[in-house]
Amino acid sequence: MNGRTILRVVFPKPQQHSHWFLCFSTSASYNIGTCIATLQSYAHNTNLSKGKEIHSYLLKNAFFASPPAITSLISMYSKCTHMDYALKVFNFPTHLDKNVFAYNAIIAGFVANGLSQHGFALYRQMRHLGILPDKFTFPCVIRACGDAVENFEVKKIHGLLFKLGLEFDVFVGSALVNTYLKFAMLVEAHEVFEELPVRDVVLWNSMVTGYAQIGKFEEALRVFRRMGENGLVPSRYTATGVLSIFSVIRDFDNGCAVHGFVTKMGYDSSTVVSNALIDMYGKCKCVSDALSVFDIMNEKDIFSWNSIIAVHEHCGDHYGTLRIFDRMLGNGVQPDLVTVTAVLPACTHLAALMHGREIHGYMVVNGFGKEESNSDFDYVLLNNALMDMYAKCGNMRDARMLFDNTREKDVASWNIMITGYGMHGYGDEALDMFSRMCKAHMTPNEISFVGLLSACSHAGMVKEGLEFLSEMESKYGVSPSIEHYTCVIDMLCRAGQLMEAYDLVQIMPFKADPVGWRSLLAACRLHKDTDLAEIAARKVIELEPGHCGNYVLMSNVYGVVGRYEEVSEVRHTMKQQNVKKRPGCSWIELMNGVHVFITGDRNHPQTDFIYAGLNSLTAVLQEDGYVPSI
DNA sequence: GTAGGGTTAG
Repeated sequence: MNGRTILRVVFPKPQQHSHWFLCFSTSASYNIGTCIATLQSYAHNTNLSKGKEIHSYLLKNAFFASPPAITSLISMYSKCTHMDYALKVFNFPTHLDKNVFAYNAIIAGFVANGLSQHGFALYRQMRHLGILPDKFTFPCVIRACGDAVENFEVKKIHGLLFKLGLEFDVFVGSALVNTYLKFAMLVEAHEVFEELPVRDVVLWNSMVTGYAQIGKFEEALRVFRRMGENGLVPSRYTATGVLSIFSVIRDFDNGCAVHGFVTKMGYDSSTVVSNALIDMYGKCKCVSDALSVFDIMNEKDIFSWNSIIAVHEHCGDHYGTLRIFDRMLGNGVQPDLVTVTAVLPACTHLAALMHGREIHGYMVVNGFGKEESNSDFDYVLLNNALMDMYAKCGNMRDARMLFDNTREKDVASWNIMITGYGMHGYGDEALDMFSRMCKAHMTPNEISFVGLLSACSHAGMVKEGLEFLSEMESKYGVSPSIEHYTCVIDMLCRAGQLMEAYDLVQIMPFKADPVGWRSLLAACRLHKDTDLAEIAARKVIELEPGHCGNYVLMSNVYGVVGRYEEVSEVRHTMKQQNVKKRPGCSWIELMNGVHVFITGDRNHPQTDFIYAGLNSLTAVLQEDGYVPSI
């Protein structure tokens, strides 16, 4: 990288604690120093039950008044994510003289456990009591400001740092850079960075990832290059940071270069680095590269599984998504909310209602997906994925039940219902949903109108559809896009109003897209209008010369009016252009899986039985006077 | 005795 040789850096392994620490016995006697060292080891290994044993040992042996022991206990409980116990120790009535160590430990605990508000409240409390914060307090408190969106507090703290002479501490400086960048206060972040006398890798990383997180990728990469020029060796954190950038900007070549670098450095043994690689390859649509990183990973965590699932879904490999999900369950890995939200769209796309239902059932049995046990954000997302699955699989009843039973809804929830009703021909219900949405003071967006207009199209509600098109900008503030016009063209075509559709194509503010022209072409075939069909066909073939459906539609138009010479002409052009008609394909989901059928395909083990069924259906149709069209 | 940086879904 950068043409320079980078020395291999060997990272120290996490400190190995000797065996006797882990054999702490409540019947033996230990001094306070041993207890603290043991607590640290349990904090490191997040061994809560052993930590609790030391806690009771300290209480029994009257060591509890020792401030260092209290600090270590708070830290141990914090690392084990038990802030309730940590707070109990902190507030224990016998030690009234809370010192800066205890405050630092409890504040750090709250901030690390995502409870920054609590952490910040305790900082205020210590200030109120006149306890002077030190260089250990500030990194946590500054981070808390970032989490709690308190940008004015950062400025105040920054001022205090000068008074206390802590402005040159690199730990504090890193926290300041992080928080300033989070608030996009670029000038302040740069000032801190430039004025620090010692700049370590963590500080540089804070700049790189800080810029990346606010979407300033160019800046982030510029800092990254400068970091190399200053002779710093990127750490695994740096690698993860730049990988996430190449993932967002879909830069495969540089992503691969980082892959080479992390392999050379031995960083690829890190689960987090591998997860970032999987994500990068996935975003660049390289499923096989992502999969090969995933397959050789020694320790896969929930992020690894969720990422590889997302990769398959992102690349449109819905079967792949379900396959990996199955593999995940087979490996005994518990899916989480993210997993389920990623897998449900695969069921939706495959119209695999049974799979979707199974996942829904799994969620209910395992207690996740409950409104009260998730953040509103996660909950709405998951519920929307479920509703979308039911709606697109044609089960509007269950979609509606979910919709009616949830308190939290966003604009997507309403759109899913409008689109779902519209898709299945329930025009009145779609329109009703839309008016309820407006009554609930939810502002419709462009997707709402795509759903609404396609609902009008499928239900033949031409008058209503045209009204929505003309009102959507003036009344709802959503300016019509090409997609909206395409819906209306389709609506007019389906209603047989070919000339109105063609007029709209000519006066609308966009050039019609292939979908619009194809709607017109299909309608011409139905209504035997060869003149308009020729115009539409010429346009659509010009826009999409390789799309077989366009030629087939055109030849069908000629076929319907008996112009067989032109039919063979179109077929000839298809051959010349080397356009091949893809065989028709349909599938149906039954109890044990999805059954796929291709035109003329007799590979299904129950072919004879199926065709017998089809023949009797055809007989019933013919009895009712149905004549198949060409 | 206490402190800083990273990854996933939509």
